[in-house]
Amino acid sequence: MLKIGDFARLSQVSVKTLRFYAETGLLPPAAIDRFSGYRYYTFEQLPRLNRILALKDLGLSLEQIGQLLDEGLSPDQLRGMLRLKQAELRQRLEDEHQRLQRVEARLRQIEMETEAMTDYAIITKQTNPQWVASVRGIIPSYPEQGGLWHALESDLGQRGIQPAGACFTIYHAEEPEIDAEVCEPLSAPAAPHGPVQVYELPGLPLAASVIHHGPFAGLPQAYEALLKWIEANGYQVTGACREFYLQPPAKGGDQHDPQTVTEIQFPVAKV
Amino acid sequence: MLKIGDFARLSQVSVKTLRFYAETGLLPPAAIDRFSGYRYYTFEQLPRLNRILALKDLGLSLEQIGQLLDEGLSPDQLRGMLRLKQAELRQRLEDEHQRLQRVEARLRQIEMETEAMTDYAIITKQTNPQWVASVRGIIPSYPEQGGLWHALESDLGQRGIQPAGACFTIYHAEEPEIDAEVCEPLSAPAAPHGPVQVYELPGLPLAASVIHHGPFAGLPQAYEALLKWIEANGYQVTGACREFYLQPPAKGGDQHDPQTVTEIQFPVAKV
DNA sequence: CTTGACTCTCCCCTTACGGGAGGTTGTATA
DNA sequence: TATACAACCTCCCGTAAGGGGAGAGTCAAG
Repeated sequence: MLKIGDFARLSQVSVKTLRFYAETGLLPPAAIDRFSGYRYYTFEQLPRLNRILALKDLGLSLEQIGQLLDEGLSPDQLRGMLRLKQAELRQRLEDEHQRLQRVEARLRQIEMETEAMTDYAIITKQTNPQWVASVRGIIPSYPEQGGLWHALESDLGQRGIQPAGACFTIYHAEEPEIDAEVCEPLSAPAAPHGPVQVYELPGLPLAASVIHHGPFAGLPQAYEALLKWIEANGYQVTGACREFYLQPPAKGGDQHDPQTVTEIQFPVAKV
Repeated sequence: MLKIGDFARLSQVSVKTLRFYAETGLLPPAAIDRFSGYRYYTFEQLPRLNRILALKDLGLSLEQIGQLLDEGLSPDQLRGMLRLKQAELRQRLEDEHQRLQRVEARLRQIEMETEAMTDYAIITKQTNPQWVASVRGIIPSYPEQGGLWHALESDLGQRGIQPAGACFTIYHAEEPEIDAEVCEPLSAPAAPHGPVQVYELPGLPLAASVIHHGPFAGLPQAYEALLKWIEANGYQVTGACREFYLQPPAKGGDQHDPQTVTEIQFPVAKV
């Protein structure tokens, strides 16, 4: 009979761990002194402990190990668990690999950094489909969307339809002409009417997004940072850009409101 | 001013998480209603939250992120943290890769399993150097170590030296003859005496180990399983095998005591 | 005024133990 | 045989990043 400390030295497992395994029933001591509470182990328990350590080393949880050991360690069940673990490990390897690539992309960006880009917080996200009312047309320059917005807003206003979130513009093309579609999200479908289309805009499975805080005049820098980030991180733009007016400029047409908040989203995919 | 639910929807972060970030000071709400306790957020807080998400995505802890964001996000400090993270991720990738290989080795073993090996619990461990008294010699067969043991024990007995653990044998060679060294661990150095050597036996940086439970007659199967395991897991034997008599057979020379417990260690290295 | 959707705080839960307080037991030595 | 001290016990708290839920208060619309 070995005391817990002896068994710990022998097996190179900490006393704390042995007590923990005793408590959870994973490795009950061979005997417990009824009066002192001392745990006593035997050499015969070493194989079980080693089995535990071996399975733990394969990445199984203590709960799984307990099941395996107590339910007869059927090779089938073990094989099942290991296959599962294998798939999980492959996934984890892939994830960690991508994470490492992101870290390295970021490091490269820091190295060749000139001035900006640190100020932008770029993330990828997924977006959900949503119903929108929109008006699409060719505009001569980016700031000159007023006509499209007026057509959309006045129609919705006349019909008493409330927008269900921040409005936005989709830029379908920039050359040779700017093909823009101004949108208002809706909480439910409505009927199209004149130039106003209504449809369910598909979500983006993966989008690179940046928040721009300040007047619209600063947007080009945000676009530049975002596109650089997309390239540096090994993504590719796969569709039309969306520009969300989360906090539009104050009324009165003031394009210089410093409180303006805009989000740019590019649908992307891994190259 | 956005309520927490609105902000959560906007940023695609759970309300729980936002509350947690508020509590830890990572992202304090722009305002908190003094009476209701309601948290209110603004669009201007989105960039900070996105920065948090971006850094979290690189694998930094919330504590590190908090430091970075509050201490000015100096590029130098960020670079340092990222380099650290890079090294850590590489290490983790390596570890996970090896773990995956262990899982796959185990799966292969299960597939081509005939009968045994499931019963053996094989692990790798590290062993510490220790002082030993030993007698080395050529023996005609494995069980015939009695002479060596007698020489060692009687000498130690005469000198009143107590062993400090389980005795063991080192097999330096098996062919053309069995070159065996029987050892008793000591708690302190002693003087050599006649055929008895005393020295500090080096530890093994990496050893594959198996516990055999039963009479010595079953040892060959344990050896076979261990050597198969070593090969299947991509290790190579790099030195002399050690056989520890953790629970020797009962006195009286009974070689068939079923309570016997023996550990076999092979020093190994990754191929 | 009511209803239902939101929000609040507070508490427990997750993994696999580690650290430490405070008290008991076992053993080796004087 | 007395005593010192190592070893052992139980109990409690902590980890990272929130998730789940109870019970109570708040807000907006009809």
